Amino acid sequence: MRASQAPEFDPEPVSEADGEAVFGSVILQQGILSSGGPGHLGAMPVHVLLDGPDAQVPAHLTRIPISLIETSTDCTNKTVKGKVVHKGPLVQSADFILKSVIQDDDSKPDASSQNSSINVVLFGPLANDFSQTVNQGDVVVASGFTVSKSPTVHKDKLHPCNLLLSGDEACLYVSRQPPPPDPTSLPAIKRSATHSTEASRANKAPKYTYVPLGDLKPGCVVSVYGVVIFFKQPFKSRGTDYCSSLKITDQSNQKISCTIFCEKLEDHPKIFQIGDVVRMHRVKTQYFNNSVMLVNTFGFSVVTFDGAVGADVEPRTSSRSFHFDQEDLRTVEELRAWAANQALLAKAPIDSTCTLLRVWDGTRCPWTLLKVLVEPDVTEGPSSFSREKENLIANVLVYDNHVEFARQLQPGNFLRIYNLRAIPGSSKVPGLTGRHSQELDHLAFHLHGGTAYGRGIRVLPENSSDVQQLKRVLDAFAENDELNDSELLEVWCTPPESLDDDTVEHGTGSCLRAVRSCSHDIQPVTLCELKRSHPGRVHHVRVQLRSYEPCRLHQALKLYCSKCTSVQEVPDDELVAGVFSEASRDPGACSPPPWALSGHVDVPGESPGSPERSLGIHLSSQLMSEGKTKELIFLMGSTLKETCRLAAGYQNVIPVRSSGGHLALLDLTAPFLFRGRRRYYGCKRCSKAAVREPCAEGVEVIDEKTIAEALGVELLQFVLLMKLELQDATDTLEAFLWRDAELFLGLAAEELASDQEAQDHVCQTMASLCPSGGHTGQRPWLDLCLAAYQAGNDEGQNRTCYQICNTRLSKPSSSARSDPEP
DNA sequence: GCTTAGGATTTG
Repeated sequence: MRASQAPEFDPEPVSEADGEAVFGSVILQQGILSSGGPGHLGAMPVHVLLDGPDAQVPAHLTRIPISLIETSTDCTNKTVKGKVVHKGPLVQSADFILKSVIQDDDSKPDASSQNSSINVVLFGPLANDFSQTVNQGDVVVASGFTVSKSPTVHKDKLHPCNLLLSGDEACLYVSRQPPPPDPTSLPAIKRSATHSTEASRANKAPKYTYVPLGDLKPGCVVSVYGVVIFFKQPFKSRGTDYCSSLKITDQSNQKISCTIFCEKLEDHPKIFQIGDVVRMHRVKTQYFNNSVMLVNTFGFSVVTFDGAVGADVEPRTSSRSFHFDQEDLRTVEELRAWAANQALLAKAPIDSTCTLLRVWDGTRCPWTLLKVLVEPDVTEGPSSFSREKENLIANVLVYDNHVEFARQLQPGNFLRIYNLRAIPGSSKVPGLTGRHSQELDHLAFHLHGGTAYGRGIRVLPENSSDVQQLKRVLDAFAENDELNDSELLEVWCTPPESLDDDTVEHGTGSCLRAVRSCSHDIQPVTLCELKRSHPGRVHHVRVQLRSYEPCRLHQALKLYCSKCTSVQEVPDDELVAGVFSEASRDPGACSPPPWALSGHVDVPGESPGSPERSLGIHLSSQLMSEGKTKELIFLMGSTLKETCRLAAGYQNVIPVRSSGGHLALLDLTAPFLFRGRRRYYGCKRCSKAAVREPCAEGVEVIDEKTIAEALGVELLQFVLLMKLELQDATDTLEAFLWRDAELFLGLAAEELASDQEAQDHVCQTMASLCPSGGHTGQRPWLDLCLAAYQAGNDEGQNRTCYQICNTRLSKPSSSARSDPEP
């Protein structure tokens, strides 16, 4: 690559974003992204219209203005149109979620702005597509949505409803105004670097087409995916650039050589081992030696992934931003799965020169290792170790071109050495080697000069799965006291040089850590070991959170009966409102119990202009006589809304209905008691409910327990139930957060049921344990106590379950709190 | 200026 090419190109999009500029409309539907111009999408339908989204909307759909949307709105064959005024980040948990706000474009500025802007929540692939395709300012038309109450109406002062877009029915039509003419009058791809990435990307199609390696023709510029079957580390060419050689293959079984010229080492493919998956954008095909090969060309970018099935899909790239969607994920996973069945893929890491590297990989070599003696004062790092350690350390001699690379290494680096030669009995090594006959069979390691067969050394980043695994082995050794030195992996450099401060990448960590409060004095185990052990024990593990369910945290809230141990969902408002309206349907005469004083309370109409309503109430005569008029009312014939409103004025509101001429409680699907914002439920199975006067004698505060007892209601507890997918270097594991969920999250489930702040707190907590779109390295390591136990399923079979217990999340005491969230 | 490399060790 020529140095002078840079000014011609936007430095940012070189990493991504090609294709022709597309102005017009796209349609988003679950699982389908339709956009682009001819030749873009292969089998996908293409929908581009230049005259706005309305032209595409099927005629049988009718539009409702945003301000008229209500939870009761029948959404069948309806559309909502609005301009995107806010586009939230793509959140990935079990599924993708994206929140956006759209505003009625037609609304007058003086119209109630509160109701002309509405939150739109997108789920699944639609959220992903929206994230990539739609920009602030675009006008969208939504259909196939549902309406729900906005939980954030008090906070954001937007429309009291949300639009939810999920499932196959959900569809979004998008239109975008063509941008003003480019003042530089250059073609789009040559726009100047002063344009923001956002702007230039917005104008380009988001999709790439990848050519199967079997379909490559000479003389084209293409983008490809492939599995690495051979590679060389970048080496200095005779020209201006470093040169990488690699060979890739794919399901077509074509083996394609690639040559990459880049001046900067970081722009080369970051390949760690054969089997890695690479994706290259903008490589040109050439005919050489009777076959097609690939060379990078202008705008080249490459991203590399671990090739192991089931490994994280963590992109290795120097590109500051790059496109990666569900389809890419699928491609990587397909290549991994395919490659896993190909015998040609093997792992063969080796290394070393005439700098001596002393390394250990956590294993004990069956051969005696050659000792290489050097002067202590030329050694960087400890000059000697205990005899036990010395027997485990491999001495690696690296030669020629590798010396320069070895110079930059530091003790503590994790390396992979490629094409290392192991020879027994070598006596011709530099330094003061033993030449006694008993050392003839000692194993020596040489990394010879040159790059043949990919010979070279690579520093592995701290967050790579191989390093994580190796560290666990090293830690285990340290704990076993066999090697109780923290510097287990040593690298010497001879002669000593002042080293660059060039450390490997570290995970950014997080502001949360997990603290065990149990007294179990046990050594941590890996997940792999844990899975092999018998249930009925507790274990300590050190893990990261890979994912969690449910992604909509309110669904984690359940109702639990401690008597029959059943767990049920918290009924939603719609269901509860239905119970109320059902209960008020029979206004038949009803004789109040003898202890009750009956009366009426007037409540304002539901909507402005509608008449006041008079609701029947019953009060405990005993409480009345004590002057406790606001402590408790039995409320009759109210709607859910009215009940909630009255709960603000009375400490305890018990909704009742008339049943067979008597006062009865509502169906226990609905809360039997309202206390301020809190609602209490009873177990249908265990309650023997009847309207009775609570005994308030000697009772300081009439609370939910007093009332439940009086009414014969078995009070349900709010509980939290989540399923967390944990991972470490060895395995993944599903564990429940249940018994100690409140301890873990540091709040009461009951609080979570009624308090927006508590809900936000949990969302933030989960987001920092498992940042959306974050890489493994950004997730904190958690020290957990896990109980393994047997639980029967519906078929009567036992299976082993795991639960997080005795562990709470905590902010580290250190004030050095990094908060990298953008 | 638009190349460079184009896998393939025998060896301290």
